Amino acid sequence: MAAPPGMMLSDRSAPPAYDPSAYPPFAVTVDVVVLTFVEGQLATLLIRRGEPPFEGRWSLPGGFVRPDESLEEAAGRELREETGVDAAAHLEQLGAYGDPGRDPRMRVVTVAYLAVIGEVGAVQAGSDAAAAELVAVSDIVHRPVDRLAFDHHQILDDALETVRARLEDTPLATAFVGPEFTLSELRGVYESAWETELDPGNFRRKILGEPDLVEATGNTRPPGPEGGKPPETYRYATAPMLTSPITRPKPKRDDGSDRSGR
Amino acid sequence: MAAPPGMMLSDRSAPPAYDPSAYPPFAVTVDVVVLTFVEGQLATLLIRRGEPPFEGRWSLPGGFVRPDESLEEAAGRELREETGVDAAAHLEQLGAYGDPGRDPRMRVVTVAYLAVIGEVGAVQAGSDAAAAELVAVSDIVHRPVDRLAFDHHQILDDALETVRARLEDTPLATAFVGPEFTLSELRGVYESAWETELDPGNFRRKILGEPDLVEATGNTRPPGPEGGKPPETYRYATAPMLTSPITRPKPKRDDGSDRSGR
DNA sequence: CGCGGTTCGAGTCCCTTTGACTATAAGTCG
DNA sequence: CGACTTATAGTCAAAGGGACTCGAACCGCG
Repeated sequence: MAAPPGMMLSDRSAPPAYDPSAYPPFAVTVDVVVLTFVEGQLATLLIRRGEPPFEGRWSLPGGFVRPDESLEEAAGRELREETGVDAAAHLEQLGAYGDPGRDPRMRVVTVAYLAVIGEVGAVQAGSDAAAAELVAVSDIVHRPVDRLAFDHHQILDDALETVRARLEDTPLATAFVGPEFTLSELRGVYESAWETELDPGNFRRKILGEPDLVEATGNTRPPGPEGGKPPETYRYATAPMLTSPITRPKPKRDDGSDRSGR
Repeated sequence: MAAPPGMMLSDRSAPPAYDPSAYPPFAVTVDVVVLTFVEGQLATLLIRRGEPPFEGRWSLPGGFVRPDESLEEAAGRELREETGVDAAAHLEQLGAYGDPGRDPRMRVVTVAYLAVIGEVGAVQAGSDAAAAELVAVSDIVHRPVDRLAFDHHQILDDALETVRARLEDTPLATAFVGPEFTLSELRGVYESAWETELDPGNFRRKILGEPDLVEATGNTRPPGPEGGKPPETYRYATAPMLTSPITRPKPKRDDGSDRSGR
């Protein structure tokens, strides 16, 4: 039942000494899931690997944590180095991934971060020598083959599920769009992340009904090539949380077959 | 702006070599926030530290991750070693804490886990030589002084906030109580975690209205010393999530006013 | 220019959910 | 027994939200 005596590694309160050789060697890295909303779709920043292992596969941007920086600082630095974005509209830790064998070369614990950015232009500029590309999330996730390197596919899936949950009760959606946005754009973030469609009128009522969530700018946007009434624009106000969640509709049961009648 | 050339540590895709001396030395540990519900209160398992740093302060149980085990396995092992509980009713990762200086001795990244257990008896049995004790959460949290060692107070706060959120839309509350429980017990978990009071009738309607959340056992429990109708008991059924959240009431605005009394 | 097509914004209808409350049942203690 | 407790059932009204309609303002096209 109890730990064998003498196994001091299990008790941090009494380590024999603080000699680096006395504890197992771990590398600690950060990986960043960079998400944005471009052309009506969620997109993520991926890097094509140039050498083994997983040569030629997509991977998340990331790198070693430096001795003098915090985990979040490391994530911000990697984001800046890979995308040129100085500060994400939203930067949040997703969790740690440390299964033995997740990197075939050595024991690596990575701390995954979610970075959401609204300004797409900067990304294109910053994707320099690192062979970084913005890839539509829908092109990556729904593929059993051609998975990401390491356990990055799992990390991406977890990031997306976190986003889907955060959209329900936080203003996270506003981080995907620019500082000034239309309600259709905002709705597009929800529809893309949830892979569903939302009623425009009800969505509008819900968003505008949330106190201090958004405020009108007084400006309008010219309509797209499809025509339509010029939409008003809004900006994010101050609410750190929603007072009541925007409920994700149940997955439609008509997915596979529309079996017989409704 | 950019990293100085030659600083290869910032790019995991091209490390010079996999020599342990080539990357910064990190220790990786797991810390476990063990929560249970005893005598109508949330309680957590803490360990009184016997040596510096933070000598004499409470700390979370935890220890080094071994080279051949996953993070979750390490958390389960620590839980087993500290409490004697073979498997928590709920074991979930909270996140990684790795600020430089969080441990004055060396750079330590800890991955925090939340373990919820329902059977209190086993804990008392397992708290052997490690000087582990069950402490009421309310006795710990609301104190600016006498904080936990390291950043464990922050970890505990984060764990509690995670619990408060999980209670809203998952069956987590059932993990705090035994396999057979009354709705009052379950309500007590909510009231204790949320520091609020819930209407018994409405709570009952909500819980029983959730499909596959709980099922009646057909048994009743003798009433407590206060009397009352003998309650029926229930057990957790199968629902992994609630279909609609149990909304946490807004914090009453009457706080602070009665600070003179009791 | 007129017309069908589009999106946007406002509003209606109605069912469901839920907070507040009342009533009854079945125990306790003194 | 009577006052008190908790448990369970039920009622009522307000709020929330899904489905829907309608007019406004823009597009492209003939």
